[in-house]
Amino acid sequence: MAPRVGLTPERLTRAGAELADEAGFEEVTVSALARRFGVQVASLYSHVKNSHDLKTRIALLALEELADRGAAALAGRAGKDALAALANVYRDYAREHPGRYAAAQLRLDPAAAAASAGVRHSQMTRAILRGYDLTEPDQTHAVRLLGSVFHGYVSLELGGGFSHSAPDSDETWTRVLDALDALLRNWPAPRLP
Amino acid sequence: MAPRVGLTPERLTRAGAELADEAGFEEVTVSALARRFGVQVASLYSHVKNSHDLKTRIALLALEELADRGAAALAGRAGKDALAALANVYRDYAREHPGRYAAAQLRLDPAAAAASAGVRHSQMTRAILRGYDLTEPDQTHAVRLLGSVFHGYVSLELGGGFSHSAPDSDETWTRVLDALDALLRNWPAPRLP
DNA sequence: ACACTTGCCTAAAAGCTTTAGGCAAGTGCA
DNA sequence: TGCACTTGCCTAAAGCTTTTAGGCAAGTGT
Repeated sequence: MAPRVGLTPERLTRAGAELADEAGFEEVTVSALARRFGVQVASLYSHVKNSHDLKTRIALLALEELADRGAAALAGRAGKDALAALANVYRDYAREHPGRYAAAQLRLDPAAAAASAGVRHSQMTRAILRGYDLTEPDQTHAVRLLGSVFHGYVSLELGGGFSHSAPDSDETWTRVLDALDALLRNWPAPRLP
Repeated sequence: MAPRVGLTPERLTRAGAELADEAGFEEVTVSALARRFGVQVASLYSHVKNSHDLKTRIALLALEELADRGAAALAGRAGKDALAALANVYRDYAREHPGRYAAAQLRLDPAAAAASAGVRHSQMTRAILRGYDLTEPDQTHAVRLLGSVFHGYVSLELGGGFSHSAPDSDETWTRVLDALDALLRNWPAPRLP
C-alpha cells in the first residue's frame, strides 16, 4: 500500500459526492469513504471534523455546482428563455446527480448557510424577473414561488411521484413552465379581503 | 418495572411520530424508541421488522393524518376557498409536526406507496380543480403544479429559506395562493414552438 | 390446574463514530 | 548531507445503533 494516499478535504468531498450519486446520500458515511480510499477510518478525521461536517461540505459543493451551471445557462438569455434555462438546470442536475441534489437539501446551520451559494441562487432567480414587469415586494414573492416550484417539482419527480401515470412528466414540465411564464407576465394584484 | 408495557406496532408508530416532532426525523431510531418505553431494544423487533419498517410506518401515519385533515378542510368548500384550505392544511401540518412532515417525504417502495394515502392526496387536489375550468390532460398538469408548489413552499419555509428576510413569509403565502388562483382561472394553452 | 402463547428479557455479533496516541514519510533549514 | 519538525496515516479503544437467537415468565384458554 502506498504510505500516503493524498487525502484532502476537497478530495474527500468530491469522493463523497460521487458516492452519494451512486448509492444515495444516506449511504454517505465516514466508513464508506475510508473504504473507498483503502484507508483506515480514523485517518479521515484529520481532514474532516466529523460525519456532519463531511455531509455539509458535500451540500456546499452541490450548491456551488448548481449555481455555476445556473450562471452559465442564464448568460445571454432573458424572459421565458431564461426561466426555462434555469429551471432545466435544476431538473437536469437532480437527474444526473440525485445524491448531490439530496445533499443540497440538507439543513445547513446559519453559519454554513451564509457561506453557501444560496444567495447566488436567489440572485439568479431575481435576475430572471428582470424580464418581467414586477415591482419590489412582488419580485420577492415571485422569487419564492419560482423556488418552490423548481424545488417541489424536481423533488416530487425524483421521488417517483409522477412516474407510472400519464401524461408524461416531460410534457407536464413544459406546460408548467408555460404556466409560470404566463403568470409572471400577468402577475395579479393583491386581492382585497 | 411493570413486566409488560403493552407494546404494539401502532403505539410504537405513534411514539415514533412524537419523537420525530420533538427531535427530528433523523433522530428516530429503534434504540431511542426503546429508551422512551423503558424497554430493551431487542423487544421492539417483535412488533416492527426493522428500522426501515418503523420509519415507513411513521411516514404512512403522517400521510393518513394529512389526508384526513385535507378531507375535513375541503368539505363544503370550492374554488379558491378550497385551494387555500388544502394549501393551509399542508403548511399548518408541517409547522405543527415537522418530524412527521419530514417522514411523509420518505421514499416509499412501490408496495408501501400503493397502500399509502398518496392517492387520496392527488384526488383531493383534483377535486379542487373542479372549481376551475380545465379539461383532462391540463388537469393532471395542474395537479402536479399544485403539488409542487405546496410541497416546495412548505419544505423551503421549514428549512428556514424564507426567514430573516422581508417580506414576511405569511404575506408571500397569501400572494402565492392568489397567483395560483389567477393562474388556474386563466390556464394558458400549450405554447407552439 | 394445565398447557400454550406471547411479550419482554439477556446475550452476542457486526457496523459506524469519534478520540487518543504513535510511527515514519516528507519538508525546511543549516 | 544531516537534523529537527510537521503531518499523514496507523493502531487501539470506547460508545452507540442494528439485528438475530434463544429463554423465562406473565397472561390466556380449556
